[in-house]
Amino acid sequence: MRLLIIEDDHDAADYLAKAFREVGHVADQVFDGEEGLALALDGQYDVLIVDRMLPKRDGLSLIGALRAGGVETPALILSALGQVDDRVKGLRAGGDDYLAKPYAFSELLARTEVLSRRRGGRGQETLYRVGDLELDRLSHRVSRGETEIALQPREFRLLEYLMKHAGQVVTRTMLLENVWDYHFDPQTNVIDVHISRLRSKIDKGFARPLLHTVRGAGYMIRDGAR
Amino acid sequence: MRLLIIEDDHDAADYLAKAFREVGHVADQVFDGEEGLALALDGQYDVLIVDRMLPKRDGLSLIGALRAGGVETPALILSALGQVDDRVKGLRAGGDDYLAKPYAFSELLARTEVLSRRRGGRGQETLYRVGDLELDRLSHRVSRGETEIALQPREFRLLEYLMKHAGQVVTRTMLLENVWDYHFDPQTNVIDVHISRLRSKIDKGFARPLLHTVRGAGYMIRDGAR
DNA sequence: GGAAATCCGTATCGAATCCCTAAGTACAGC
DNA sequence: GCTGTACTTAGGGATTCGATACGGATTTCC
Repeated sequence: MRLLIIEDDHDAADYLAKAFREVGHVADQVFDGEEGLALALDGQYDVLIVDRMLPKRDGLSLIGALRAGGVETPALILSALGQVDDRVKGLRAGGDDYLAKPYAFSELLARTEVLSRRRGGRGQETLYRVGDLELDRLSHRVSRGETEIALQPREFRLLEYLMKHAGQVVTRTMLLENVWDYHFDPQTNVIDVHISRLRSKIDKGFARPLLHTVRGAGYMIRDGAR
Repeated sequence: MRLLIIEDDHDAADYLAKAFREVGHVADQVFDGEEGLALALDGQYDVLIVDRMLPKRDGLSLIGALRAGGVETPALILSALGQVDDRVKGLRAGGDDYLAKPYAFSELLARTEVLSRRRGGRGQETLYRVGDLELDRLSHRVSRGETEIALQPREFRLLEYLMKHAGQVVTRTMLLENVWDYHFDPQTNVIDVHISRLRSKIDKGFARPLLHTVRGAGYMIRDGAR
C-alpha cells in the first residue's frame, strides 16, 4: 500500500511513517499543504493521511482542490478536534474517513486498509464519457452514440488513459509510462500507430472528432463543441 | 521551470530532458560531475537532477561543493541504489530529495515541482490571465474574450513565458534562453518574427493591445488599462 | 500441442505543419 | 532627415505527424 502522510508535526509524521513501514507499506511524508497537494495530484497513492490543520494550505481545502482536479484517492483526515460538527465538515469536503487525535495506530491502520480496499466505491470512476463517446471500465465496453466499438487491449488502455485525463494534454512520455510501462524512449512511432488506429475506430465517420493532436506536446481528448 | 540534468547515461538524460520539455519546462543536460558543477554554480536553475554516480565527480561530492560555494539550488538525487542508508547519505550531503531508479517520470516531475516551489520559486500556475486574455497550460488553450485562439507551439511557449512574467519587461536574451533554448545570439530576427505573429493573433482587432514593445529593452505583456 | 487468428511493433513513405532566414518597410529618437 | 531599431511578409527547408504494409509474437481455440 502506498501512503502519503501530510502532517506538519515532524515527530508525529515520522512516527506514523515508521509504523506503516514496519507493517510493510510504503509511506512518503510532506509537511505542508502545498507540497501535499502537489504530490497527491499525481494520483500515485492508495490512501492519503491528512492532518486537518496545515501550514500553507488547510487539510480540507487540500482535499477540495484534489477532488476538483479529478483525483479520487481516498483521504483520511486527522484532527485534534473531536467534535461531530468538525467530522461532518471533513467528510463533506471529500474526506473519506476521519480520526480524532489522540488515536491508536492500530485503529488508523485498520481504517486505512479499509479505505484502500474500498477503491471500487468512490475511488475509481467506472464510466468515462466525452461527448457521445463512452468507455466502461468494468464491462470493457466502448461505444460512440449507438454504435459499439471493438478495441484491442492496447487501444483500450490508451483510450482509457486519454479519457481519464480528458481536456488535458497528455504527453508522449506520459503515454509511454502509463500505457506501455516503458521508462525510456523506444525511438519508434508506436504511439503514432496506435493513435492512428484508435482514431480510425472512434472518430472516423463521425461529424466532429474527439481525439485531437497538440503539435509538439501530445494528444488530448475533448468534445470539440465546448 | 529551469532544470539541469546531470546524468552520464545519455539515453536516460535525453529521455528526461525530452519529457520535461514536453510539459513545458526548460531542461539543460550535462554528462559528468565537473561540467555539472560548473553550470550549477551559476545558480541559474530552479532544480538540479543529479545522478548519484558520475564520472569525474560523484553526485554527492558535487552537491557538497555546491553548498560550500553558497549555492542553494534544490537538488534531487537519482540513484540505482534504493537502500535507506543510501538515502540518508544523500540527504545528509545536502540533497533535498531522493529517488531510486527505476522511477516513473510522473513521480519525478511531481517531486521536482515540489522542490522548486519549496524554494519560493513561484508555484506552477495552470491558468494565466492578463486582461481578457487567458492561457491554460493543461489544456493548451488560449482565448481572448470569447474567441478561441490557435497558436503554434513556439508561439504558445512565447506567450506562456510572457504571461508568466506579466507586468515585467522580458528581454530578448531571456526569450532566447527560455523559449528557444539558445545560449547564443542567432544574429537573426527570429524573435521579432514570432512576436509579430503572436501579436496578429492576440491583439489584432481588439480595442487595447496587451503586448507592448519596450524599445531597447524587450517586450512586456500587461493590461493597458492600468 | 498445434494451427489460425489476433495483436503489436517497426519501417517507410507521404502529407501537413512549423520555423527560420532573408529582404524590404515602417517607425522612433536624435 | 538620418540612423538604428522594430515590424511585416513570403518562401524553402526541416521537423513532426499520419497512414499503410509487413513480420514476429502472443493468444485462442480446437
